Amino acid sequence: MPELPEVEVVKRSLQRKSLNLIIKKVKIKDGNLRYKVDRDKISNLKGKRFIKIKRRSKFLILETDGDLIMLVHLGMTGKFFFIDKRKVEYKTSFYYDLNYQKDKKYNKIIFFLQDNQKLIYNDVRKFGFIKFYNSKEYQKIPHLKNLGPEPFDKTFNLKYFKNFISRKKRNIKNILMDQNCVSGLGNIYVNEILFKSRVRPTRKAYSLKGMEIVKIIKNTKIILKKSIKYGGASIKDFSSDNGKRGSFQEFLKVYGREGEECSNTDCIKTIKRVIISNRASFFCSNCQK
DNA sequence: AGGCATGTTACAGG
DNA sequence: ACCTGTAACATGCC
Repeated sequence: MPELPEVEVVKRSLQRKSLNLIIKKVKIKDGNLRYKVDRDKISNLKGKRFIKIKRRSKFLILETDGDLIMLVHLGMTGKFFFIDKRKVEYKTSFYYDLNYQKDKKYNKIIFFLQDNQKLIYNDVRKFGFIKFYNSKEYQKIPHLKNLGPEPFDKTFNLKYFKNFISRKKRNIKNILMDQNCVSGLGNIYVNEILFKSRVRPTRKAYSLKGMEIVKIIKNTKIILKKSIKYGGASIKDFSSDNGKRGSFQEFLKVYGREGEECSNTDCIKTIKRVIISNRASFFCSNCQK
């Protein structure tokens, strides 16, 4: 569920809460995630601390002060809880209706930290994963190797995009969802980007005009930035460690709005929903060409 | 009961 | 070998 903005907010939350704390012990309650959690490697965290926490695409990269790097993907329902010494629970996630007591049974990995603090990885659907690498292996992690540029990067520009879509018969929604084209976008944001850019999700990529591509690139940056600013989307009953609530879902113009009136002032059409590549796609047939 | 879900990837077919 | 589309993964909610 988490796309780039949500993962970015989780990253910042982890940076504020879990950085530089000694890991006393790690308990695997259920290691059967997307990939089986490596018990030997995770136990090597003992005595170490996370000294640097980065994000690449939708991946979290936690570097320790040993030769050990933890790679985390949240999948659809992965989330972290942080419990401080006063037992205050911090939810670093975006799943709607998040409730720590209710979600406790999906706690998968517990990192016991210094001063009786805890960092907990929780995942209902188990599509997320946690893997470990040393610095040598890190250079060639398959998950990261073929990723396209970060949306905010200067290299994600018209020239790059034109080159990527040349000879490609796929539709634009598919292209934007492709992590090898641009990394970090998922179904919600792609729907929103295409609406704001007035381009139909079904448009063949090769048919796009330069102006349309420019709009798509610009709106990608705008929408993702705004979402990060508002703490990510789909957060109900959520507060990050500074008490701020994520609220970008209030700004969604098409996602999940089938049958509602188009939000463009001069338009009276309703939002349509179609399935593209097994994913729900929302658009206005009047505004998006 | 059946359909749906913010992600990734293995695989089949062209 | 490359490109593309589909299905599967696990689980809860509506």
